[in-house]
Amino acid sequence: MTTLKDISRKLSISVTTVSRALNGYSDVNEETRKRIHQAAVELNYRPNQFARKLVTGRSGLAAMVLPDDFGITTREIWFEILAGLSVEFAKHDVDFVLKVSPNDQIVNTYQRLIERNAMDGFVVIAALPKDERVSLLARNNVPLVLHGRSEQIVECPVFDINNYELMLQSMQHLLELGHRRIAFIGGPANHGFMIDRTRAYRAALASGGLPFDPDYIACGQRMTEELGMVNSIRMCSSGGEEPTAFVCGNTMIAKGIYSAMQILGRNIPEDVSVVAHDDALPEYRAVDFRPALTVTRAPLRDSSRPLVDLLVRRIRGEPVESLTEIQESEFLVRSSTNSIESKA
Amino acid sequence: MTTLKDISRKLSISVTTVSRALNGYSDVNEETRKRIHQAAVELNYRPNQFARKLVTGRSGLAAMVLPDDFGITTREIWFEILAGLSVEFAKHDVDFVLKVSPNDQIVNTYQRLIERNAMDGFVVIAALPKDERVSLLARNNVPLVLHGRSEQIVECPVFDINNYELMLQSMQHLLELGHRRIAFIGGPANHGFMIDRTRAYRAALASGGLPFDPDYIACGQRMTEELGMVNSIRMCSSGGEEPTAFVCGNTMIAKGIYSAMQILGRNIPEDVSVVAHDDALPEYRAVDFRPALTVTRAPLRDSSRPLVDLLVRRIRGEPVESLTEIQESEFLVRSSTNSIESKA
DNA sequence: TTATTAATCCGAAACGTTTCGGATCGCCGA
DNA sequence: TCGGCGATCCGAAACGTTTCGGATTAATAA
Repeated sequence: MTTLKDISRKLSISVTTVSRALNGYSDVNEETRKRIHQAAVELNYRPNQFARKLVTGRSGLAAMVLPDDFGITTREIWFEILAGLSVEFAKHDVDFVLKVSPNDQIVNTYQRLIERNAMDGFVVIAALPKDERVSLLARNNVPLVLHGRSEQIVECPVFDINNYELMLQSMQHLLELGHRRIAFIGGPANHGFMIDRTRAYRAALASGGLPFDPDYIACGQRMTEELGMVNSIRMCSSGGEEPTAFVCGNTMIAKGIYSAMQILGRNIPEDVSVVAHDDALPEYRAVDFRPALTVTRAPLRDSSRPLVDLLVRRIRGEPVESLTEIQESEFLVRSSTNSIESKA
Repeated sequence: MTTLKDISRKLSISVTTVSRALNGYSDVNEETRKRIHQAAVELNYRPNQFARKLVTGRSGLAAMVLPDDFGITTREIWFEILAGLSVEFAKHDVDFVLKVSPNDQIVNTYQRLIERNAMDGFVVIAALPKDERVSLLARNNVPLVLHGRSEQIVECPVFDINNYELMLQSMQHLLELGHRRIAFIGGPANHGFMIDRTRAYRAALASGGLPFDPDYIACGQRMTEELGMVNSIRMCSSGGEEPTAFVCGNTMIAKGIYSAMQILGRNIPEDVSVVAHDDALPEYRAVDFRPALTVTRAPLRDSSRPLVDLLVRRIRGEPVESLTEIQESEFLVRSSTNSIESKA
């Protein structure tokens, strides 16, 4: 463990100057700065994070707390997010700590972490419209970055994909193909992204002069194959008019629908069209679907960088107004959508 | 942020005594200890981890670094491990930091972390026989706990399941059922657990008077359905004598074999018996297999507690000799194994 | 010549703990 | 009476940084 004092001693320069040199202050001679840097690498100097934290208040630690029941999504997806955050934070020299907490203890866990005052900031995923986690953190003035927009007017950086737009695109596409009975199998009704998508779904229906039929929309706490499977089967065998197209919250749901259609003897895209939103998970590649899946695409992996960038900038003190980033998604037409006329 | 000094001031007691009272030293009067404790909760005192670290050298941080290509296993499993570790560490008031690193940079990542000296300890999973990570950490005298035994003689706590025993049990079972051509589809050949199991596999064959046939053993870097599928198909359609039983490294491999046998028109257990080792992942429940899968069972989830216990005790300074824990697995006979005679 | 300024440097305090080495006091046994 | 002991308490130093408020020197301006 070599310290500033060691460098100071070796070079007969004060600790103050060594510190200021290493931190890039302007009031140190270029010459001596070089000597100091050299000595630092020779002695393999690493600043003691804890001593630094003690005086600056920064810890170099950021955390995410997630529910032990995996909330809305699956293990794979959580891991994908975690891995991305970890490598991005590392680029900024901050360590990423993972907290897993019983679902009903999430807020308590935040509370304890805030009291301990050991984290520089938090990333919170899957914003609810009124999110207790967010208001707790904001109230205590601890930096956070939010994935998904929250209704609350709150001073925090936000990253999101354009859920309203992407749903509009999918619907537009289907409407142009002549579909009139379009079902939407989405995610948890109380989440921000789902609210946005549902709004867009209804807006698109209205713009096409179509009625909103509550039987054609399905929500579910977990966006899994199962959700897609059971709901599409229900919709297609209720005795009423069957949907001719499905919009899916993600590709897993789409996979479930594919299985369901096979069971029911329907063909994609001849009998029903399917379009989904694609988080670009390696396990569920939309291009590998048979037929290849038409999607709006916004890789989950691409969200890590902006998320930690925003948080780090917030921690550095940048004004929050400048810290919003909305990512547009691509629209990729493939073989799972077809004109309704071609059926006849 | 209330500090020791605040309590000290409020009670007119020295900071020293407050500190010693809160840390349970014996040289403080029971009466004053009570007053101090009460004041601490009134003022909502939380010790500053960083100040403490500065003087004690403990940080309350433990880390795990894992490869970004997921190494031998899948996202779900990593997440399962991570989640377990996080909650167990939390019980000891230590924060769990996750580092994801490119596969070829793992050792560098450890190196940097060691230099920074910010972690109290590490948990390293999937020991190799000669494990560079382990020797690096041990050489620098930083505490670690190892999952899986390593050949190196190294001073570190170890947790493992009894890989040799469980393979022996599976083989014994199949031998007693009369099987003579038993295949083993396992995991990465260079890993400790695979070496143990292979040894047991060969020992069991020998004890049954059977020859070792290299065509009947399959290794693979990733223990997935695919591995089970392609290898069992290969073994059953090579033209030679087909195996009558399979031992699988995990239940995913077994699932692959189930699919393969269906494709090939073989029935389980009438034509082939299947037994697997079961990590008890919620997604691959052995009881839900059709037919239900015979397994040796050692839930991955159960490994978190012993792992962090061992590490925490090592950090506290307990002698390593006492820090080894081997978990025995259950053997659960279900419907996927059958006597060879009943075939005829 | 003298006051001003810019460029460099540094001493000392501060951050919030823990811990070392006593200090104080009352009591007991000799 | 006195030395010693146990029970309590405390002052001060230390951990490794950062930072405030100058100090020193040489060059520049007046």
